[in-house]
Amino acid sequence: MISDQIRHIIGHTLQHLCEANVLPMSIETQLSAFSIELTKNPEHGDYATNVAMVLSKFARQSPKLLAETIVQNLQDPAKIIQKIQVAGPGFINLTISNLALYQSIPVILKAKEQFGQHPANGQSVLVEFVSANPTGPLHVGHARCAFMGDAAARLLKAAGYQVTREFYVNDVGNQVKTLARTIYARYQELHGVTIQLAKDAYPGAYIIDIAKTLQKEEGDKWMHEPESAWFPRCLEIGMKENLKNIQEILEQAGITFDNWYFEHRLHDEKKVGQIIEDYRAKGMLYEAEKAEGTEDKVRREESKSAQYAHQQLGGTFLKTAQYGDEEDRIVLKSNGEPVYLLADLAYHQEKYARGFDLLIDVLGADHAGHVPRIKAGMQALGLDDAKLHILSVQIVRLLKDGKEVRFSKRSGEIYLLEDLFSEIGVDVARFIFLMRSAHTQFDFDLDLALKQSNDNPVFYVQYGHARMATLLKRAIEANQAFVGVEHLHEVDLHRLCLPEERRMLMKMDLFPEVVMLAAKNLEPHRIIYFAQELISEFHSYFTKYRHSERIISDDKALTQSRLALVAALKQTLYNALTLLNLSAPEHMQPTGGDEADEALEA
RNA sequence: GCGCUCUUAGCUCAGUUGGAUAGAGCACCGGCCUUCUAAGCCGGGGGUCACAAGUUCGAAUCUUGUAGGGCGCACCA
Repeated sequence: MISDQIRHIIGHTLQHLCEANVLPMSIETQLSAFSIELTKNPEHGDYATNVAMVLSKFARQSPKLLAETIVQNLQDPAKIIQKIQVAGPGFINLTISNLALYQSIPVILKAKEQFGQHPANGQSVLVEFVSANPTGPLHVGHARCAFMGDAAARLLKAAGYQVTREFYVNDVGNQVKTLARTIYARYQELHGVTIQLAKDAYPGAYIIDIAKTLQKEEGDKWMHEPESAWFPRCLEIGMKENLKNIQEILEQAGITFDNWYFEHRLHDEKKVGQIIEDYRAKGMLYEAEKAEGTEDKVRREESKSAQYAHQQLGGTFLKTAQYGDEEDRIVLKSNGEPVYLLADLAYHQEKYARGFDLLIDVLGADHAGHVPRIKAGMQALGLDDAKLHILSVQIVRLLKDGKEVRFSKRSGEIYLLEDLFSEIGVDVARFIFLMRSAHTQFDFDLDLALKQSNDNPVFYVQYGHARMATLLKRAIEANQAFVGVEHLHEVDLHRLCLPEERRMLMKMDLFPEVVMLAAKNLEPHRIIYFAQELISEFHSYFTKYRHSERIISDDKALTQSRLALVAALKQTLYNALTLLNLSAPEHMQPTGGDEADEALEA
């Protein structure tokens, strides 16, 4: 990459200056502190570095003077840099030689879909995401975490990690008990019994479908049995049907998992009992009425802790407050029953035990409050909580007809993920959720999404890809087919000298770095912005020169060099789109505005 | 009340980890198709980067405080 080469040149120059005692030796420790970036203003050359400003303190020289010193002693034997000058408060502006510029084309065309993929780094990572309760179908509230987790997994893989994707199934506890009982109530209803759904039952119609399946498979077998008999069967079928449904929708969206980890395993395999022993051995537990040191804690009267105070009967507490949690947490009720948190701690202990170098939980912001206690729980085990990274995804507010739609299971007013996909398409949905960073909370205006589904930013990028595909086809028709990477040495890339061509070459070259940055920060939107910027430059270039400097012209050598550029651009764009699991079509139907509207109405 | 998080153009959001004149899409106005896809391009208006101090060569970015929005604060999961 060009910016790496520049960094090396600057580094060698600094080293040279240190050895010549022009600069103090300590400067070597600061080599990675400066930035090299593409300039925004063409008057500033191709690249700019702030090295002189960052290091001026250490060099005990003014930024300008240091910059001059670096420029005059530049160590560039390979002649990468064509022009270099000091500007502004101490920037060093660089114009690079064409020689360096054209390297990226063969690199990209040889690497093909590997361009942007980094070599294996020997590190493994577990990405846990979605992990929706298996008590009902996925709704739009799950969409962002699903896409974000999938994208995070893909980015990390591209960055060189060995990635395992996991869905944690909460198949233990009150929610699944409620599920089983609701199914049974609906089952009775199918057999003519007039029922009154329990207050906490799930009202959704999908439960009726599950009951019908049970009826179809086993008739009235369970009608006159006690709860102890039908309960396991209702739980089993509810779990199976809901998970099947969840899995189907996710697969429709191109999201798959390597593991489905069931919470009941933690209980069956005594992991929950074991973690209690571990904590006890470390002296992290105590028996009490309530958490120590919480007496003077001020809480609002209407807070839930006040509401549920009568259910708080004391038990065994874990000293999480020692590790930054706001108070100690109960892990065993007074009757010895484990609370949810304990299973979750055992689950995370289990993740550590599996030996991953990095653990990522993709959580909705409504669960962010659990992070401190999980981290504290891991530290209490002596585990390194820095390995555990929580990607907190902000809640999406769904708007329809200008009003907020609540989509909880309880309201019965569910807007299902599968409905979203059938209305706007998976690509559009994925793009909308991934184009914003995870920490921005945003309103998803359904009407706007529907209206814009034919005029969506995802099409802008895809159209660019299709346009380049067409160009390569047109070249074949014109008997000037691109010779391809095997014969690239026959192509005179030096014919690419329009400023826009230089710019695109430099931009493409940045892709691997963008991927790394996106992976490191778990920010898929960086890829989207990169793709948009790259294709924007191409659309602009294409239109500007459509009458003067055509890509396919009578000048066969020039045509080949431009086709090489187009092929490399297309490959880069393809890699960017597929990295996020977006489709990169070879062809898109051209439609005018009116025709598009008609097509929508039809 | 406490914790986390956010506040950038009319709207939705970027801003390369502290850099040069703060950007894009949508919306609005005006232009560009006899020739490689007009799902495109070019131009225009639109900003106290919530507010106030501080840190320094330099702040939308870091620190503190204030205001406002979101989420959370049960032995539910």
